[in-house]
Amino acid sequence: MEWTIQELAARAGITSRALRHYDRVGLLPPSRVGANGYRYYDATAVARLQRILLMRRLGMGLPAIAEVLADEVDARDGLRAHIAALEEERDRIERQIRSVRHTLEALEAGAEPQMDVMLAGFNDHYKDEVVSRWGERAFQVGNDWWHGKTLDEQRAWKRAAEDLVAAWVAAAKAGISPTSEHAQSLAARHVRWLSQIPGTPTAEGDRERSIEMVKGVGGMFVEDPRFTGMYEDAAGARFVRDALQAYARTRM
Amino acid sequence: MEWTIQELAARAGITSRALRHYDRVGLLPPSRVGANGYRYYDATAVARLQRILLMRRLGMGLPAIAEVLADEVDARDGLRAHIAALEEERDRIERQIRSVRHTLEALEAGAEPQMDVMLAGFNDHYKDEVVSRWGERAFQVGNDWWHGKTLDEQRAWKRAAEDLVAAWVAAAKAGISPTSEHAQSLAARHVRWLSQIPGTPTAEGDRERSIEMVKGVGGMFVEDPRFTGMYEDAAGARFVRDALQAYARTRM
DNA sequence: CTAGAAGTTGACGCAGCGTCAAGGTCAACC
DNA sequence: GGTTGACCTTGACGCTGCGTCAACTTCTAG
Repeated sequence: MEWTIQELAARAGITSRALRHYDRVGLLPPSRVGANGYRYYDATAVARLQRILLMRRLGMGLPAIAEVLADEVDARDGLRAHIAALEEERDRIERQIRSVRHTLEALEAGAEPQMDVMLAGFNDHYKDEVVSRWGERAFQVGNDWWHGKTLDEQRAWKRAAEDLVAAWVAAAKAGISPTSEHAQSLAARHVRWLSQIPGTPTAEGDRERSIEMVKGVGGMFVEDPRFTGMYEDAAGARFVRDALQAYARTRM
Repeated sequence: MEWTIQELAARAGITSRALRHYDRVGLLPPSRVGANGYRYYDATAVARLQRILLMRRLGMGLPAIAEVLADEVDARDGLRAHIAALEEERDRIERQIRSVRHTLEALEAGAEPQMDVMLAGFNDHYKDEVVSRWGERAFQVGNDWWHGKTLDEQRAWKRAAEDLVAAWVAAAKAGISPTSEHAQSLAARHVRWLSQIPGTPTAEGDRERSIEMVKGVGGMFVEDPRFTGMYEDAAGARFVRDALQAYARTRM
């Protein structure tokens, strides 16, 4: 008994295209190919197709199925590995959902996307700094810390940041020197603010690298337009940078 | 202030290839393109990229992001839709996991893949018969019924089926006539067995179509090699078919 | 001036087929 | 024996979001 490609496809509830695909990838070659090029499938092929479709319905990929059918792996091991992969995927999605919910709640609580610019910069640009200089782990720690905060805590943190920014702006407008006592106290406050973040050198008591970080973060304000804008103008940003770098040089 | 593609890429933590991709799909065109073809990005582009990356990290697709940025949808609506999609995906995977676990348990309980041939045939081949003759709904009902059973119930059902097969084989070997009383009582038993499945005409008391079904199922045994093999040889399968069809003609 | 870094535009690859397109075969009917 | 219509074949593009060469031009620093 033999079936044409369409007959088998109809029987199996798939399309002939899929069968040709299985042929092409070597998963299910037809048992016979006519002189006209027609594919014919016999009972062996039907049985094999059944096993293929069983695993396909379970969501396994074609290469994984091929491995099982080649007896390189036991079917049970294949399924167990598949379950593990599925569970990991489910957990990943679960985390995604929580993350999106978090963001959505923040938005609905009135946080405009642009308001996040500071922390966005913190997460993006700062990430580059942190990652390239102190490694991915440091950033992970800081990132987890941030996402572990409640919305209220995040808002409080943001408030503190905004207050700090406002103080910087006022100082810059007042025309004082970046090395003046007031500017330096602001710098100290800025460093304390930064040091709250775990994973940073300051938080870990690494003095050498703390100095480096503060200098780097200072430079960030001038180079990055989002920060430049935040401090009113380029002059404001330069003021912050100079104050921070002076602080790092002389008082850390 | 302006950045080249690499500078922006480094800053954003992505590759220049991704930025070119965003350009190509119209998601983030560079703010300026030099006479040399170089792409340059300004602060506006940076801000847009930040929003893009924020949504990307949340797992949204590029078209969905484009919609939000085009202000065709509110960001909150976009996120809510995204959550819904994620939840659906998670539930789908959850069902997959249960399904695979079920299969795995069946395998570990000693059911060899090949031992499932009968029910596999029942699920596949029979599906064609059922679906093409009585519609997809009927098959769904039967399928749900099967997957709703516990492993023990499935084993019990399988045992009953195997006993029935064994009885058929013995009868066929004994050389009796398909219309003999014994063969007909087996046919009756076979029909009762089939009628346990909801969604089939027999279960629903549809006499006309029950007769048709029993005839069809009978033919199935001869045409399908998996069943032919199950009844020892082609002669055995023909015996079953003839007995069933005679039963359908004369006693239903 | 030259090397090297960085820019550009293709184009393939991945997963698993769906979906034309263009053309050969086969079974059946007139 | 010719026509029709159903079914077969091999290509090839499309989808998602870029990674990864490849081949070539342009900028930058010594």
